[in-house]
Amino acid sequence: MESRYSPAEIEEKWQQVWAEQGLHQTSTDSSKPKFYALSMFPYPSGNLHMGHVRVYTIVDVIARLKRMQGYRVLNPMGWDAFGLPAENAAIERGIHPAKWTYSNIAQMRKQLDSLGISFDWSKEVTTCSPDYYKWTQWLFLQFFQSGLAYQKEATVNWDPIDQTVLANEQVDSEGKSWRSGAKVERKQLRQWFFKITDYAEQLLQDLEQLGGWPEKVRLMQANWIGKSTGAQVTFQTEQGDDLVVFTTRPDTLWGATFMVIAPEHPLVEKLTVPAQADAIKAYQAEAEAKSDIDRTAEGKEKTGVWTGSYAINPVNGAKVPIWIADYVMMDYGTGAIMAVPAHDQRDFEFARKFGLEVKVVVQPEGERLEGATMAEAWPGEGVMVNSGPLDGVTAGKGKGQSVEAAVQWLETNQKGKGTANYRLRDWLISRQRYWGCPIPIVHCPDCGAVPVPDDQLPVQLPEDVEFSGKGSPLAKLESWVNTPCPSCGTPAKRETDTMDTFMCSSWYFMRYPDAQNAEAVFDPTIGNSWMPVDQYVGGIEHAILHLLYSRFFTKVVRDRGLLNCDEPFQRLLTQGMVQGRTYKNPRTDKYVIPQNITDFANPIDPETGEALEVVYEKMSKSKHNGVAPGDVISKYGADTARMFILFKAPPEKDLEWDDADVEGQFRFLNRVWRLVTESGVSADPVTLPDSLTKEEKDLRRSIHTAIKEVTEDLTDDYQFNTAVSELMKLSNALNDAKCKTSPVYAEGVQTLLLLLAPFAPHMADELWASLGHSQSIHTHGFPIVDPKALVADELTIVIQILGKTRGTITVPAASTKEQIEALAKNSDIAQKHIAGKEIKKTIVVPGKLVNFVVA
RNA sequence: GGGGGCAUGGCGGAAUGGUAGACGCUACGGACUUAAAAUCCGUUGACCGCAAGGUCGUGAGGGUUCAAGUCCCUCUGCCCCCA
Repeated sequence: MESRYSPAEIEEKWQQVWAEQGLHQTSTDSSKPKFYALSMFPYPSGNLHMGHVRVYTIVDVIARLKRMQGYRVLNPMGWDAFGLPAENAAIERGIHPAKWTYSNIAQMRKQLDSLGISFDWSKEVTTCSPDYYKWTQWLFLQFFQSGLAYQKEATVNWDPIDQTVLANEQVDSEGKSWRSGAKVERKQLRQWFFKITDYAEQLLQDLEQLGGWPEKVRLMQANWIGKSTGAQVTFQTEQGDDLVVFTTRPDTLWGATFMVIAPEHPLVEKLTVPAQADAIKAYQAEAEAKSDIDRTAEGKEKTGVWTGSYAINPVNGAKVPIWIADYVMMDYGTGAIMAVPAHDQRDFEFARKFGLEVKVVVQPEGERLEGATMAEAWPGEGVMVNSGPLDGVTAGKGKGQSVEAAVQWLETNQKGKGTANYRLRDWLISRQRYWGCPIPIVHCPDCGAVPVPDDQLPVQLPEDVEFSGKGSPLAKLESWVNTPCPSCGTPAKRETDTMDTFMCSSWYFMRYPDAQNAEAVFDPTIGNSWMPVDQYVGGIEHAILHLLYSRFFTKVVRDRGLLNCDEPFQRLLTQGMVQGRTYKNPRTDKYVIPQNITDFANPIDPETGEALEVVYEKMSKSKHNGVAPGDVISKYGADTARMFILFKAPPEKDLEWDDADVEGQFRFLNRVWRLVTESGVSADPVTLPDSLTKEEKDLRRSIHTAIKEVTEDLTDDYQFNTAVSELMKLSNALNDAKCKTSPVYAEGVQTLLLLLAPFAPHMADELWASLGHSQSIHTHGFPIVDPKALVADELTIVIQILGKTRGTITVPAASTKEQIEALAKNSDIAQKHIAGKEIKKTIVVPGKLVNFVVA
């Protein structure tokens, strides 16, 4: 055995051994409990970055631990492989998206293997592969058959130069396209939607089941779903149409003095009187050009136009004018509101601007509000007035208060009903792009939208397309678009939209357990034996969309009878960012390349001579603060990189990359290397003598404390940083041990390696083999605490006087409370401080402390 | 504006209401070396003291408690989400 630790020599060797022995293949032994470990699969950009290294390392430690603890573990990996970058590569460099994507995947798989991550590659899924997207299409059709996939006209961001729809995040703050720079237009297009709103209530309710999720993420989802309770009330227009409004404050109905409907509301035309027609048309055009944010931002100057028509307030028969205004959105609620200017600030501003009536229906205590003179709306508490049956009721949403009373009154008098409204909207899944999963629908002039039959799936992406960057390449390929109707055979046209890539990633975790099934999306028996995922790990940026869509998919799949779990992810860990050290000129805000800095203790801008600021920010090229995983691995090895990442910060917090700390971990692993190679310990089973010396007992306590702490840190919630520090403590204790020839020392060395195995898998296996073991350490059981070893003969008791610590005494572990109190009282420390004083009270916490309260 | 979170040495971070600062980094001192690197040993919250020891100390202020980084209230600053 060489005496020097050289990771380059051992890591690749062990990676090969593990692969040859199939150590990471998912066990099919159903007598073992299952554990499904899942990391969010990456987009195959071609380059692994530190953020990836962090997630996969975290999941790998968990997976390796669970295997050692006797679980059958599924730890799969795949690729979220559809998406725009591949199409851009095609446009810019003439490489076909498939070729570009697959070569990136090959490269990244190599990088992952070099980290020693224990993925079962036989479960690999690639969303752009026809074997996979066949089932994405099949699932789409399941949704379609359930009535959950439908088409409707929607306002989209349209890039007139590139002839494509843009996502909101692809439009900059000035309303220009990120690619072409063209001013984005708002356009009505027929688009595919998923009816996620049908599941809004369940998605909200079931958040309560997710005790293993960060509270923060559950809250973000709840806010996103945005349930508000109130009532639906029907107003009748002069023209005789019903105008339904949703309000969270039905109690203020008696104060509604006008109505506002969205400019896109279907009744606008009918309600508009000839004299107002021009003004209404102009206003509609103006509103259409504005973004949602511009329209609804608070504090914006209110705009609107009167239609010239009136409606009747159903509660009191009052005639109220109907306006259109852009602060009312067509796709929230019913696209129409009743305006109660006295008690809603936006309505108030609107009323004041256009001289509309303000009628007070809630009088706050000790004040007398007058509609004509109040300076702002009163949204607060008070007593109902001018409200017919509600007069005198306390205003509020509580039991027996005005909102409840109003709903009751509305329902009794059949003027409306209590209901809930959600902020969540249906999911627009259409994308006018090539590199995505084709929507398996044929549009027939006679039959309408016809699903492609299951036996004709997948609808394959044609390969011979042209990438000009303008319009959808699919729509231009006549030979592909034209196809007979699957139902009646007449000439028809394929749907040319592809699916949002979030579709592909909303079910990949259901595919992994049965990844190679060619006959079905997955075998329900296999699916049910692995789902739900026991531990999911990924970035907080997916806290809302990806996780919500995946939950939605799981519920629909359940309702189709394919799976019997309500929630896909039992526990969720959102890991923090990996940040790099940046050198920034605080005056110019420019980032300086580290190579240009001569003195890192006092960094100076080489151009201006000004002192630079040192801050940690997300790694990026423009900030010159990136660290390439490959560089770290070749310099220190994967084990050091893993140890550093786990130790430097708790998993959910941001991590500051620091080379000095990486060195520190490398030093630690070197110490372990020396400790074990010089220990003289063999693979022979340890037999402990009947009685141990004090040194042996102390060492054994350190060993089993380490087992206890590491196990706890990896079980309750994941605290890899403190787990690593426990490994260091054990290593230090072994180093300092006086009894290096004792069997206890051998137990310690073996335990250290076993505890280290999930963290630094290569080194642990190498050293394990060096002791003489013939089986990989990863096939060995994880150490189990011997509770007897934790018991000390003596305990350290803290002596406090008036709550202030004055020192400690050592007492026999078997001492009773009374004995401890007596020993404490007679101790020099206590005597010194209580001499001549009266002890008013003594608090004894067994095993911990004695506190004397003196006068 | 609403909701949530965070604040501990020079730095990253530890602390079931019970010895604050574990573990590591940095810095300093020492050993080894012709010298350096590596390695090993020691010190490293502030202040007073030769020492024993003492005083202060977890963003600020108040409270509960024998005892508060931890629980409660008010405030300040930073971060995130939704507007």
